[in-house]
Amino acid sequence: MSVSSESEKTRDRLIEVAGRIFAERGYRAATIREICDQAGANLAAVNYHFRDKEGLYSEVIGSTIRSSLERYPADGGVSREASPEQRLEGVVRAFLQRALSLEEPPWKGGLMAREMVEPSGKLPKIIQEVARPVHDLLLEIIAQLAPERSDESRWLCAQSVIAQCHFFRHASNVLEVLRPDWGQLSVSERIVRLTEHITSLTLAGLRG
Amino acid sequence: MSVSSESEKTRDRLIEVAGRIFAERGYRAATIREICDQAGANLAAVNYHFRDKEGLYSEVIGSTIRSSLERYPADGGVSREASPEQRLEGVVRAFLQRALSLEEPPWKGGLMAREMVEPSGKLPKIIQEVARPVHDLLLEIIAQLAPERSDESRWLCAQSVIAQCHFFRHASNVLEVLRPDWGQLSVSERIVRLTEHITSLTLAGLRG
DNA sequence: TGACGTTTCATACAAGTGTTTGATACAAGT
DNA sequence: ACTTGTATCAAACACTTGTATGAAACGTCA
Repeated sequence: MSVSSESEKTRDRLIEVAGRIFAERGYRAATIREICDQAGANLAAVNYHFRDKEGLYSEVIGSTIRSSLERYPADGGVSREASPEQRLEGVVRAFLQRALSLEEPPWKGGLMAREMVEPSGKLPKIIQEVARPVHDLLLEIIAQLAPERSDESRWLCAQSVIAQCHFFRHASNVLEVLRPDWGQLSVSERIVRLTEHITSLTLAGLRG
Repeated sequence: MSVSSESEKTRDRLIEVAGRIFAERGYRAATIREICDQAGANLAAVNYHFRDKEGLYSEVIGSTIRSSLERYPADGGVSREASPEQRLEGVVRAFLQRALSLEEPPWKGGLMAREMVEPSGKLPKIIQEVARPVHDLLLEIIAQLAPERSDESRWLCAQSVIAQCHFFRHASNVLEVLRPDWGQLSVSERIVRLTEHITSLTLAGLRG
């Protein structure tokens, strides 16, 4: 069992490769044969380590959730004592980093985007552990910025922020066709510009 | 050949059923067996009428595009002479109607959302015929509302509008979990509230 | 009516799928 | 030395998939 250092390597390799392929092809179109091939593992490895294909998928979702907010915390590293403007910028930047960054394997955002279009039963878990913290934090900040708004209005504003962050990632295919020069920008440059754009537009909108 | 009234019925039924199933399951996961079953047609009908599965898919995309902007024109029925504020509201309402309305078969928005996450080669066609008109119209209106902004800034603002319209449809699964009372609202009621929210937030943001 | 083109049908087939099985290798513990 | 638990492997299984085929049914027109 202490040999598991060796065994965990193939297990981890499977999770990593599977994440990428699930994100690229979708759950159903992804084949465990391709996953095992690319992971340098035998076809039966998935069955041995994860019981079946869905067990592997669950592990992929789980590990993605676990490492996601851990690397880019919801508040973007901005403390609760900072101004609400700075806190908003922190949330937006962290969201964009999670969604767009290439340091993270780029497929993680794709996995989540796919889950929203094509839920697979794991959606409540994702919401509980990923969306909820960001959602609540954003509501808190907006309540500071626009206390005069109704509860529903504040909630809609929070969704508008998330909508913009989300859109600029999962519609990047379309955006690059509509505006070719946007495709030339580096990822980090996009994050800078989008953070600035979304925060300033939202702040102005909230005050209007 | 004039008998084709009967044959076109099964052809049309196939397109309609296929659209719904492609939207629900995705191209690969959708099976022509299920499509033919629900359309009350024989298994070989797809092969006969559309050559193969991809031919059917192309026809579905094509017919969706053709009827989409035709029923809900990009400008929402607001004339070019109206105020930019009214025109913006028209665009937003039309977009939300296309995306959320149940009079239209509800799967059409899902088809498009899926194409963005999982392009299938038909994406350029969709952009050319659907996204481009909305995109250009929105840019024109925003140029009226905020002429002092840079070209890139106006473009980003246009995307922010589209992002919000799009998000409230394709993330409705998530939204209903985060805010259960939102799920109780009727579709037309949602459209009213979202139109008001998005236009006012955007107008305030543009002026800030 | 009878020939013809069009459409529908049951059936078959090859390819690809997830899963299972039994054998094998290896290390650790007794 | 023997057993035990873990991990990997090749092979096979049962099933679904898209596609192809040939016969039958249908309506149209001479």
